[in-house]
Amino acid sequence: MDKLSDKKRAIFDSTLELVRDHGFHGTTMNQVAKNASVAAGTIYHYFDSKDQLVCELYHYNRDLVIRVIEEAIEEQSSCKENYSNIWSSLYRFYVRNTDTLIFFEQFINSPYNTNKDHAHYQGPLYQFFKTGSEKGQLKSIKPEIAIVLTMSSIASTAKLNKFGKISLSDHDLENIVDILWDGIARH
Amino acid sequence: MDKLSDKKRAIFDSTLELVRDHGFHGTTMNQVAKNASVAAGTIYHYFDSKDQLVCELYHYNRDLVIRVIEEAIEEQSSCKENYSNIWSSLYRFYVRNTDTLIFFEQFINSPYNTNKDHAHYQGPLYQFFKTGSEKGQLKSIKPEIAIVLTMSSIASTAKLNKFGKISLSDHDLENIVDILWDGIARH
Amino acid sequence: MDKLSDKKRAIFDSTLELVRDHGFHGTTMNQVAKNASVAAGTIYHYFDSKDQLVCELYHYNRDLVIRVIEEAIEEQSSCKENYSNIWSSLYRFYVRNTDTLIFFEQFINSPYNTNKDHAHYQGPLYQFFKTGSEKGQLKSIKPEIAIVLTMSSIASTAKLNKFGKISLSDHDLENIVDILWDGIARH
Amino acid sequence: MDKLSDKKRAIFDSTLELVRDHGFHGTTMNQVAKNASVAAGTIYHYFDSKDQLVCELYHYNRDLVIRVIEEAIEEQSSCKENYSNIWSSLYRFYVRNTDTLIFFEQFINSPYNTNKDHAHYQGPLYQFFKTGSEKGQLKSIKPEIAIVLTMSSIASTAKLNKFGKISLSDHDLENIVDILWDGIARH
DNA sequence: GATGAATGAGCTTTCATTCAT
DNA sequence: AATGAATGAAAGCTCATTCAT
Repeated sequence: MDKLSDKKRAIFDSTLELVRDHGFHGTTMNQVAKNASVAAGTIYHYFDSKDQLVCELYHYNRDLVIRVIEEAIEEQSSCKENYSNIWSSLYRFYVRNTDTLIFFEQFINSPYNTNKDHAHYQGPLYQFFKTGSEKGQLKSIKPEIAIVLTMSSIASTAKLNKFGKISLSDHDLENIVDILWDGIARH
Repeated sequence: MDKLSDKKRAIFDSTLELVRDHGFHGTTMNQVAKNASVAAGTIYHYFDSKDQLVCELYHYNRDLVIRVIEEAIEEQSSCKENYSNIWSSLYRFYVRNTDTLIFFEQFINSPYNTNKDHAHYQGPLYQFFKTGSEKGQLKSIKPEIAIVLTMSSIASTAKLNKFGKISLSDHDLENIVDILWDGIARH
Repeated sequence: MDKLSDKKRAIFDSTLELVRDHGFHGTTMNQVAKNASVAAGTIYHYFDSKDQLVCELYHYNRDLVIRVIEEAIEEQSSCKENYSNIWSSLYRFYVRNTDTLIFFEQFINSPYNTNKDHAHYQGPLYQFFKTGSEKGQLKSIKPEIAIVLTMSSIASTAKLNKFGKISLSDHDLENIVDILWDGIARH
Repeated sequence: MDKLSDKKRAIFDSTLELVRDHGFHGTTMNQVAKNASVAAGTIYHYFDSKDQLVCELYHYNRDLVIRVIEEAIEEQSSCKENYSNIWSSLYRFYVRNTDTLIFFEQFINSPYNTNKDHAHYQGPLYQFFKTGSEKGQLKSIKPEIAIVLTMSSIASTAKLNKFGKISLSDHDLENIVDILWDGIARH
């Protein structure tokens, strides 16, 4: 993961915030600049275009998510503990960084995402499910399916918690993880 | 459900297609007009603005989805049969109408969706889970959670099938429904 | 030669005037629009870009010049009469349309003129010199050289008349034509 | 003629090259800087502005041309020999320094050239034609006309040689000089 | 109702110029 | 003297919307 210069970080933060509130289209470069306390032209020292800024921002955040997953997995823990840990780490990350989540979902379904990069960013997850499956601890479902079910449940639960009228207790969350684990794990 | 005039339907179809390919931002009113074989001004006889067109298009498709769910539920069927039927009906609908799915996901995470309408459109689903829970056939999880897990699994599986490198067999799909049902149902 | 729509003509006239006074760079699309009494966007209904506007304007004026030359040549006139007539017709055209002349010289030496189109536009001139040479009325110099000497003398004399401190009498002009004719013609 | 500092010369060379390839408009100060291997700010130690850089570059090259003319004239040579020598010296200079020629033609017809400096830079030429006329060796045409015909023939022939499809032999060039000399000289 | 040329506010982007280092 | 990141006014261009036909 690259170290970001102060200016680049300010531009990233500014963009994420504005895209969350106004969408890609509704976010102008002047707004990004003002919100980042730089001149409009300065953005173009760091990024070739608005499109490139958005794409780099995506990759930067995608890498953050991958790191969250990597740090949630521990060699000595059991499979179930790891799964539970991945789920809740990422859930907490998304609840804390809802703007990242909203940005992701906008990006993934937008024409920016030319090569339909939604299955790629789960590198460590893929390993986790594949290994678990080979060790006989998981049902023999395709890792892609396990990934997709896990990731979409995390995202939609985080959004439910943030924007839904109801609030989710720790018990609710454990429930969800159990539902998924029961479904995925070999009994 | 309203009957659509020919022109309105043409504009809807045109918009859906273009938004799928180019996103909200990349879709101009002139493109919509040309693609629908009408004049630019004509669109404004049917819709007040681009925003209204997009919102009406959302509501129209949301109603289609609700109808799909309603038609999947049958009084005389078992709870599990109904769940399975809802899941696969909607899955098939999304696979057949991927542009609708992409449009949904873009809309839901966009500033168009001012009142964060993502839990609303599942009216009949809510009833289904509430009733099932009251009848003791489902675990006592909040219906909102069940809804969200179900809907997000359908959407992400449909996208996996459409854009992922792997293809999903009927067996895979049954597997997924079983995973969810096992998690949701009281044993 | 195409018939120009009123709007296109207004935009052409406006551009020619502004480029004469401020150069390509110094002429903004907003100026062109205002000067032509149209909205900025309107220009883009008729031309794809500023570059295309400039190129079309060049071709339009080049065609005008070719027509001037064509109309100056008469079957029944002598070679010398025709030459004299070409020279003075074009000279008068450039004196009357100095903005066209300035525009030409700017265009020809600019990167707009990608294929170095300065020898092409003299179609009828080329025929004139080639025929004259074959009929033995002209010295056996390459037609390209005759063209270049003729055209550059016209342009520089028109500019001398317009911008120089001195004024040119009819006698001066006849003198110049004679100089050239004596040089070109077989004695 | 000023001695140029190394930096100034590098900036001049860089500018001439870039203007030849991209025009005034297409040449940015950052390009000039990079191409001259100096920092953008450095240019502003030597020139007040882009305009001033361009104008100084013009004057520098104009002086070069004047020197070429001065060196072509020799007291003891005949009038015709001197004329022929001026023509071919300048012709060779322009063929060798086409970027200077292109720069000139762009400059002269641009708004940079505020006082329409195209008759000025021929100081020694003016003397040459005036003297020749007074000595009775030239026809009594205005020196300005002789200048303009001579200069424009040189420039357009050099461009014909450089960009035209045809190549000019020494014989062709002598032909051209003869044409002009015959026209100008008293017989 | 239907048209599509015209509008002009506002967008992304450029680039001559500055100034702290 | 020399640097080059930063500036911000202004450029070219877009596009939702209007309106005379």
